[in-house]
Amino acid sequence: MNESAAPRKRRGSGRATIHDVARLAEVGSITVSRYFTEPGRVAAKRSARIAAAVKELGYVPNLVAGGLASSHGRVIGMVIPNISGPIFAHTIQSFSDTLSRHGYQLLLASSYFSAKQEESAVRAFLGWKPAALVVTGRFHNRATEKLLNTAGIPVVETWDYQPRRKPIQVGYSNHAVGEQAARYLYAKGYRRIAFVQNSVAGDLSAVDRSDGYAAVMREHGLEPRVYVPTAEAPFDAGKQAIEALALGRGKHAEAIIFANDNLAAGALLAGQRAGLKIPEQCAIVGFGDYAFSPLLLPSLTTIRPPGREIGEIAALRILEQLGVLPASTQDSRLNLLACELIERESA
Amino acid sequence: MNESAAPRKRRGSGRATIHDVARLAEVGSITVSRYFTEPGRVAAKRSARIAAAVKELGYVPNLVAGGLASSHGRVIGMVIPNISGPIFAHTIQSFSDTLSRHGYQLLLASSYFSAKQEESAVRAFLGWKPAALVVTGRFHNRATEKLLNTAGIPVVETWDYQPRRKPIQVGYSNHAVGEQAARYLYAKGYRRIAFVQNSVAGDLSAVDRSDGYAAVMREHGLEPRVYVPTAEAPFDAGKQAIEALALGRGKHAEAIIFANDNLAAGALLAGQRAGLKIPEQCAIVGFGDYAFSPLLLPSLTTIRPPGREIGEIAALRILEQLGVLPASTQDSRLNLLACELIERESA
DNA sequence: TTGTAAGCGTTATCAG
DNA sequence: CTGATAACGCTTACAA
Repeated sequence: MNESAAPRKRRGSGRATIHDVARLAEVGSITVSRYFTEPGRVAAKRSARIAAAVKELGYVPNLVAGGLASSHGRVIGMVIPNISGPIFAHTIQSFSDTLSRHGYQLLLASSYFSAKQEESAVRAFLGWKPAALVVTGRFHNRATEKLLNTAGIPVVETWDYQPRRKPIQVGYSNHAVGEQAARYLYAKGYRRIAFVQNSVAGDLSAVDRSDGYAAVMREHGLEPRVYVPTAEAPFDAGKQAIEALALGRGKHAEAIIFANDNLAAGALLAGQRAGLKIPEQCAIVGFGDYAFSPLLLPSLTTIRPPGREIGEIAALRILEQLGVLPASTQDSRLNLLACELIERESA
Repeated sequence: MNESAAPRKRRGSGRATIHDVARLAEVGSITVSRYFTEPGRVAAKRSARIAAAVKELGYVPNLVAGGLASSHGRVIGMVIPNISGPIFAHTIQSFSDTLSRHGYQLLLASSYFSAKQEESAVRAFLGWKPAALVVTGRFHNRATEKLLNTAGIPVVETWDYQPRRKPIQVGYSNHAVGEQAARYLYAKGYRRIAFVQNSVAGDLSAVDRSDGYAAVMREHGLEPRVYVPTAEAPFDAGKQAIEALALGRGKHAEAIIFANDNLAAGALLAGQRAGLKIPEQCAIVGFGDYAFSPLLLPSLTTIRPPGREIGEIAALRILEQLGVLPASTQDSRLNLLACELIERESA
């Protein structure tokens, strides 16, 4: 008998529910539900009573229950290779911001460029009945493809763009980026141009870029030269590459395109320390336009991917698919963005 | 009559449920549930049948329904000021990784150093019945405090540490960081030491750092000098600061501590361009150890916050609180980490 | 070890 | 404009 008046419940969180609010406001619980989802359809008098009750009880709608009942949750899952990577962060940020502006929440996981980890992330997300899913790149394993295809929700592939694929894609052509860098150097008069791959296996987008570079080289009757460093750490890998390509006798690349700015920065610093004049003796082009790239001496010529735009446009396309926003006039499956070549001192 | 055999359902996602699996495997649905949550308690024979049925139907457990039934979801919300900021990304990454290793998912939102946005993010998260919540810093508005206090779930404050606060804290003392920088410069013989604030209002942690700096100055009978730039963009603000403090006649700070590495980098580049010798004429200390800091010329002496550790330890403390991991022996409310002063060329 | 019954807190449906 | 009722898909409590 020393129990408090309220009967101890065996289940439940103990927090106020929609029914508690309804009771206090003396309305039906469904009216409270409408108060939150379609405020316009509730009479002003009742709205006021409900508002008061909500405030008094500190009621917060249980979105888990709501999601179950309506079978459409308001979370959107995103799988990104590397959250702390310098380029994906902006995509996450703009994606999350655009979504939350429309009442959706971001569920995030990273794959570290591993198809297996990507699969398990997608599988875990699917259990949350997300309204949509975003993945990075167009390379997935069979199981992931199947999960994505049968999910029955909008799926967007970001950071890559390939004609003739079914899913919505928001990104740019890595092949075109490779071409862009090679053409730029060719136009400047360089002929012995090399390409340095990422030492992180699994970064298949970098392979596309080197293919683009190789295509331009062959187009001009030149021999492509792709170097793949073995060092794990990017700065070290860059150093290793420039030593192999431009330092020492017989090594005389006139210009080098790097798979990313980390590699380029490592090469740039190692090259200078070894007395190599950049860009006079060897020009350097990176990819990514990281925060440090304009600060290097010489500052780094690089190609800037549209990270922020990708996140925002992906979110907009999803919201259109969900009917939250009116469909745009253009074919929303095609979202080919351009990368900007930032001309600085290193090339 | 041309309808397919399966009756069209009015609600539901149409995907296989636990009951479909149970029917196919000829077991009770609760056994399927146990197959996923406590595999050890299901006999091998039935396990095999269930596994086959799961595979055939492509069944993925509905975590929304599970969360509702068990009243404890497996998502954990995190509010961070700036996802794309150079220092928080590592925290997010290590936090997310540690959680997902234990079957929890990360729900992410950003506050942009705005207490109001933080409040709305917390409110939105609460509706998802998260297992725990992580916020950044110890400064929240009243409403957020109340939401956090009455949530009835573990709450962790990261990136700051203040004795005598109730919530679990994982971070470092910004005051101590300010002291650390000032003592370092004092020990090197500098006396006219200034501090440059962040121009982003709302970054209250930087205020703690300047307080720490001021305390050390007064301790040595020196006058603290805190400069607050007005320029919005960090590089510009840094430039503005060094012009005000070290360039031109009568301006002769011997050393400057900056609220972050962005400001310091802006100052460093502007100073050099103006012919200022660093560190001979003016030493510079930053905060954050961003990716570019070791690449600058001169490389930037700075203080490195333990971003990765914060994320991982926060996750571990949460998992302990949830009973997923055994409680650590130490008082888990106290997680004071140290920041490392990275001595480079600029000071 | 397995199963039955009863919720979890919300919204779709349909009737006023 | 408002409300009663029955799902949504799972897990807890309890019984066998």
